[in-house]
Amino acid sequence: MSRPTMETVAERAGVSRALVSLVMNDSSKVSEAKRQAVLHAAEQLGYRPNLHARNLAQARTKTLGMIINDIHNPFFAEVVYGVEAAADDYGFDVLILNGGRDAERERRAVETHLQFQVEALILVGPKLNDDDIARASAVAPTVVVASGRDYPRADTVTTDEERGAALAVQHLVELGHNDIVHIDGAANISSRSRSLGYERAMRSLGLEPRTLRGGDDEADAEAAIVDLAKTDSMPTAIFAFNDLVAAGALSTLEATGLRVPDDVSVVGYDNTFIAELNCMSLTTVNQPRHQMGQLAIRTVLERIEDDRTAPTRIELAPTLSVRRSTAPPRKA
Amino acid sequence: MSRPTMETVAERAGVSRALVSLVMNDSSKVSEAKRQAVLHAAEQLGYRPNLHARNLAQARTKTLGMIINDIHNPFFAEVVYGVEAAADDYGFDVLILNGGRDAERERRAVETHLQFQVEALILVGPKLNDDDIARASAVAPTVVVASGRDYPRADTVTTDEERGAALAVQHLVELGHNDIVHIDGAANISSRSRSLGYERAMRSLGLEPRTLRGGDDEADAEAAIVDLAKTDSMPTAIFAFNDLVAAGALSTLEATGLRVPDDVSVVGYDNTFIAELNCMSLTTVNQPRHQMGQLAIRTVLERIEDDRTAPTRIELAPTLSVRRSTAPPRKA
DNA sequence: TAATTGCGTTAGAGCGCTCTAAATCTTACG
DNA sequence: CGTAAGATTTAGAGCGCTCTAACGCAATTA
Repeated sequence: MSRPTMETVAERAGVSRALVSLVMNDSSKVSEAKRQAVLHAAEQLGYRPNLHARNLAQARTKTLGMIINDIHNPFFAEVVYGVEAAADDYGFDVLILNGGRDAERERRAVETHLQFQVEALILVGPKLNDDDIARASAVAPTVVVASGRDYPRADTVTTDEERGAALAVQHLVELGHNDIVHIDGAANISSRSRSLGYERAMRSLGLEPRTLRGGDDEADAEAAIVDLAKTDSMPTAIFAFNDLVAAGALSTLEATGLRVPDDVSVVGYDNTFIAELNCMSLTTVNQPRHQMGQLAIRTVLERIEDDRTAPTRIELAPTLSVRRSTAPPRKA
Repeated sequence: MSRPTMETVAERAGVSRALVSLVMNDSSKVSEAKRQAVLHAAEQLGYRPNLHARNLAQARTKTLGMIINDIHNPFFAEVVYGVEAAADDYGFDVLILNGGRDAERERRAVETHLQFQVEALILVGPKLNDDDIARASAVAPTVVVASGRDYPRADTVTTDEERGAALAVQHLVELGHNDIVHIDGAANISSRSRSLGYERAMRSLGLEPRTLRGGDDEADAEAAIVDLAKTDSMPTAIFAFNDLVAAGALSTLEATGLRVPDDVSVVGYDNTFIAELNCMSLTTVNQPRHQMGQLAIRTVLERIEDDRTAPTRIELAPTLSVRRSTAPPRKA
């Protein structure tokens, strides 16, 4: 009653197990007659190759392990689509594990992937620290997507996040703002580079940066906004770590009785679909997510072929999508 | 230079391969001394068990295969969190494959999962048709999450979607609406039950249902709204297939110059985080996603234990989350 | 002291597949 | 008709692990 194996199929088709294997792998050196016989037998029996057996027998698994920071953030979803499209092209399976915004979970996910003998790791916006990533990349080719950092052995596909942040600042300053607060990404891997970009851009324009602690999503903006309101130090513009934080900021601002963009302008980061929603209409920094996913696959597959080259860093250009959440500051 | 195996570890620790296996599986009948020796050797070598070999040797894989309709829809993300939490408790790994809103992709995903010898399938809002699901559930225990349908062999964890739709209609009618249009989910698996609930509720209240074709997300609402505007048949309220469609409707309505809820009330379905955003503040039907995910795991694990019982159908109660996107219709 | 018990350990088969090398069958040609 | 070349097919080892049965050994018992 257990599942049929190649042996069963071979018997039924009156051939050897090896021949069945050849048929299953589309070998060209099988006679049409036997091929049909085997396929027919397999069909009848509902045969399905056992990937574990295959992976064990071959050296390779043709499988990639992807870990995404948080399946709940639409930014990552679109990277996934890019990754999957490219992996399909090359005949690789992609196993997805959800990091759940928790470094410990991600560490376990890396372990699981490695035990599954994935040929490479794709870490999308990881929470892992540099040591974790160094350790992982020592075992399997690793590409980190959407991270402002550099790693000794891992490839990176990212946008220039400092520049992305600078674009946001520049836009706000051009509109006439000079009191711009940044709500950062806390322990997020991209937090550092975006904050840095913000701070440098501010200083280079002769403005004093003010960075508040934020986090990953809507819920993490509230405290910062409430604090600004309470201390009566509300700026004329806010640059948030990402679109979710920006959305949270928007919500809290409105709940506080402030209007966007009339009282406060808000800029996000990532250009996820929520930024496009008419009611948000959020000005935000765009990253080409789909392309990033595709490039990640291409990069990592090249490394599978040849691991001797130095780590690549692919840095795409961020762009600014201007919408209605930003406007000139109200004249005082 | 290839990865160390149990053999390598055994040699290094001066024991047999079988003993290493026992240690790796936390067997109680290993002396402390040898256990330490083995663990130490494993550590030094950077040994990592090969899951394929293990899965091949054992009867089981302790792995579950989940397929989600669309990784881009936040509704599914939260089901995933519930699934993962419960699977963790039982020591199962969950492999996620993204359906990408495409039945063909899902079919391939089912195949991949089965080849990986997953012990059960968890289909979240599948695009698969009844035949596909029948075929899958004949091979592995299958639970379908968030589907208005029933299946001959698959378990189901869902909410009463007809009732959910009825709640929406009832709420609108109580506000005084009687011209309520439904934008449906097109080929979506839950589309039928929600439409049915809407239509029955309308009729039972003596109102004429009007259903327009929608789809999965923001982009799919536009055509319907534009059409309503063009034919000058704009209703006073719209009940959308899900929150994304509702968000799209909201955007298009506003772009058309109509205000929500002043001119048109809008109700969504799923109560995803975007419904909560202050600027959307979408009245919507809530499904307990996290709990649904957990129950799905529990159900399917029970079936793995004992496959003889009839399919279960767990139906949770939907509730209505009333927000600011609904209001009494403007007096004509 | 010999026999019994039980713990800790190990040999060895086997999971389902691929792959190499060798076996078998055709076909073509001298 | 014999034989070499080429086309198909197959035997058998091996991938890394688990599991059963059996083994060695010390402690216990008679």
